[in-house]
Formats: sequence, C-alpha cells, structure tokens
Amino acid sequence: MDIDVLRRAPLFASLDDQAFGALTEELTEVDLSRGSTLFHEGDPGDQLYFIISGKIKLGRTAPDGRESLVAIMGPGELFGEMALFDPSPRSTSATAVSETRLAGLKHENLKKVIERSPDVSAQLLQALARRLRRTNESLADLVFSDVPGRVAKALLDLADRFGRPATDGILVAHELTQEELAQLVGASRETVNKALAEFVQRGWIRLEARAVVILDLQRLKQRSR
Amino acid sequence: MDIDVLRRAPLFASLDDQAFGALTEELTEVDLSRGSTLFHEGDPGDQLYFIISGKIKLGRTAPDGRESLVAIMGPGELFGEMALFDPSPRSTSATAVSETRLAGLKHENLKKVIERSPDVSAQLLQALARRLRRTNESLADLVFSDVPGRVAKALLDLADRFGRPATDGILVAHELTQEELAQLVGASRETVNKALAEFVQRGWIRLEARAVVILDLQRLKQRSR
DNA sequence: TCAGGTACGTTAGGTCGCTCACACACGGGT
DNA sequence: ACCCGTGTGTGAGCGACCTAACGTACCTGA
Repeated sequence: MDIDVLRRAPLFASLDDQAFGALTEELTEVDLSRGSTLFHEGDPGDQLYFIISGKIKLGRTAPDGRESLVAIMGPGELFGEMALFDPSPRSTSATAVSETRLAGLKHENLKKVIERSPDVSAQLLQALARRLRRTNESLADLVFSDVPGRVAKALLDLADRFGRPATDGILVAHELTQEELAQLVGASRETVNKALAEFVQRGWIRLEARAVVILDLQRLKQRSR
Repeated sequence: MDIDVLRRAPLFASLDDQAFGALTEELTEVDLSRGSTLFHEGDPGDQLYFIISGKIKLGRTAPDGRESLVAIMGPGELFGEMALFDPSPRSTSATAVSETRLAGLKHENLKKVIERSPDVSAQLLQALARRLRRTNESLADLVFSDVPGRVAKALLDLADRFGRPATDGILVAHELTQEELAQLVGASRETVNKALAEFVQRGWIRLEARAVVILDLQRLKQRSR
C-alpha cells in the first residue's frame, strides 16, 4: 500500500516511526471503481477511512430518491469518523466518484493509537471543527446565494482542493457529472448547466470532460459573494 | 454560580470531584440580557461557553445584512469550541435569545483539564460529531423540504430539546420571534407565518407569545418528512 | 397614560429555479 | 461499425417563495 499520503497526513504527524509502523499494520486496503458504494446511509459503521487516491462523495438520499451531496473528499482526507465518536448508524452514504484507493481503520485500532499519542485526538478535533465550519458555510450559502453564486463557490472550492495550474488558467479535474455538481450545490442539473453556460459565455471558465478550467479567477470570486 | 448544570454535563461526567472543583475555579460567569451579543463573526476567540440557563442563537450575517441562524443552543450545551481546535476567527456571532447565564472557559484551562482526563476530549469529539450530524441534516432539509416542512421539523426539534408536557400537548417555550424562526429555517418571516397559521388552522399547534403548544405530534411529524 | 417601537397577520405581484420535454454528442461494448 | 446508455445543452411553463406594503396588537418606558 502507498503509505506516503498517510505519513504526510496531519493526523499522524505527531506519531514517531514506530507508532506509525504499528498503525499501518492495522490498515485495510480498499479499492473502489467509479460509482461503487462503500457504505450506505443507515449502515452500522466501525471504520474510518483515509483516501489514498481518488475521490469519494458523501451524500444523503431523500425518501423520494433525490440525492444531496454533503461533501466531496479527496486524497489525504478522512471520513466516516463520525460513527465512531457518536455511535449511530452512518448518516451519509459514501460512493466513489472516480477510481479510488482507501485505507480503512477500525475504531478499536484508532483507540489504541489515541491512547499512545493524545496529539492524534487534538488533530481529530481540529478536523471535525473544520468540517463543521465548512458545513455551516454551505448552510448559509444555500440561504444567501442564488444558484450561479453557489456554483461559482463550488468551483472555487474544488479548485482550491483539486486544482492544478494549466497554461491558460487553473485546471480543476473534479470528476463530477453536472448532475453530481447540481446535487452538491442543491440545485437541478438544468439550472447548474445554465449557470456553467453563462460562465463560459462570459469567458470565466472553459468546460472539459468532467473538468473545468478557470480562466478568470477574480470575476468568478466576485460572482460567488 | 449554579454549577449543577455543569456537574451533570456529559463533558465533565468523567471528572472526579477534585478535578471538577479545580475546573470551576477557572470558569468565568457571564450574564446576558435578550438581544445582547457575546461575540461577533470574525472576532478572535479563546473561550468556549457553557449555557447554565437561557438560550443563545448562533448566526451568520450576509454582506447585505440578512441573517441566517446556524443553531439555537440551550441549557447544558456548549458552544464556541470551534475557534479553539481550529484556530480561526469566530465563524458565527452569538446572541442571547433570552435572559442567559453562561460559564466561560479559556482555551488554556480546557487544555489543562484535557491533560488530566483524556475522557474529556472523547466527549468533545462526540459533541462535535453530533453537531456535524445535525448540521448535515439541516443542509439536506434545506434542499429536500419546502418551508412548511422545515418549520415543522424545527418545531419538533425545539420540542425535543426545550419542550415540556402541558395539559393539552407539549409546550415549547422557544423564545424566538417569528423573524428568528424564519432565519433558522432559511425562509422569510411571511412564509413562516403562513406555515404556522396553516398548522394552527389544522389544529396541529397553538400559538402563544414566543412559544408554541404542539397538539398533534403525529401529524406534525408526518408533515416534516 | 400615552407614544413609539416591536412583533404579528395578511395581501398583491414578481421571479428564480423547478419540472417536463426533447435533441444531440460521446463512448464503450458486442 | 453500430447501438444504446449516459451525459450534456436548451426551451416552455408553472409554482413556491420572496419582496413590498400595509394594518393591527402588544409591550415598554417616559
């Protein structure tokens, strides 16, 4: 397993090599292809996961089948930890957005790590606090901004996390379909498509297959407020 | 200071009497009257707070002045902890919804408590995980449900946390104005008013001054899905 | 006790974004 | 090479909710 990503993860930064070595013994590797689901909403859960490569979408399904995405998680990030501290069934489902490799860690093993090095729980607190902050932000956006604004914001967020400099802008290989992007910003696919078309029209972005190139970061930021 | 509420708080359940005694030495009492603000969005923050009595609304303000409430916190609950683990300015403002008494605890002192008894950080993790779960829930509701549905859900949530049995139903003395209730569910005051009027019409609730009596819990639950 | 602020109730009109509907473009499998 | 499924682009129509604008009922303090 490629443990480089994990070694660099802030969560384990405080571990010495020996403790880290012991940890890696406990990890289970999981590989997912696009569209396959790791767990469903309501499942019991006793593991948390690290993303080694690829992307995972965390989402909820309404009784009528509509979906809403809570977050897109990428390499180096972790998820599925909530079921551990607050022992309840999974509150979201987790599905691969692209070819994805994960490292799973059982609750009991995490506990062992925490006992050895309390810094880890400080890191976990920080990770959770950050997530809560982001979610509160999204909540406010949903109330304050219109769909184009939310789309702009989502693109900027994805750019921040997955963007790479390209010749004429920032390449954001988000791997999401417009349908998924729509579920992420809480809007219909059609409306999101129109918002994207408008941005293209204005020369702010360029569309590629499951990717976007941001050409005018400033204007996009302006629109996202 | 009335420390009964604190002694019963799960966060401190694991402390022995001596440790708890030491902790109370570090607490600062704060009293707020309705409408006065403890901190604003963007302020630096080095304290977390326990609610001894009363209620606090946590909210965000849009550039144009509109407000959105992230949560209503009541007796026994804590808030303002995010700024500690994830050292950034306050992400929300905190304002008293009613006459409120708080106990403030500085970051450094919390650290001391955690060092002595690591169970406290487990409790903190649980509290954060629960909050994150709730916020994700709200996020999904905002997308899936219409305004009446969200109002119903908010009433049920408030009933769960602040409700008391009354002769003909559950008395929920939420202390919120309809404007605040509207900000909590992400809608306009007018629309919330209409939803409430409709519920009254149907005999599901009865309105009182800054309070609601839930008469037909079943129907209200039905409507909230 | 009166004045003025604050909260509540209700209406009318406009609009953003949803649903529905369809056409096209692409890509992978037989 | 050809489907056929999946994803993308676009238009028409409609409806939930917002804004704007009032009148009324309180409560509070001078």
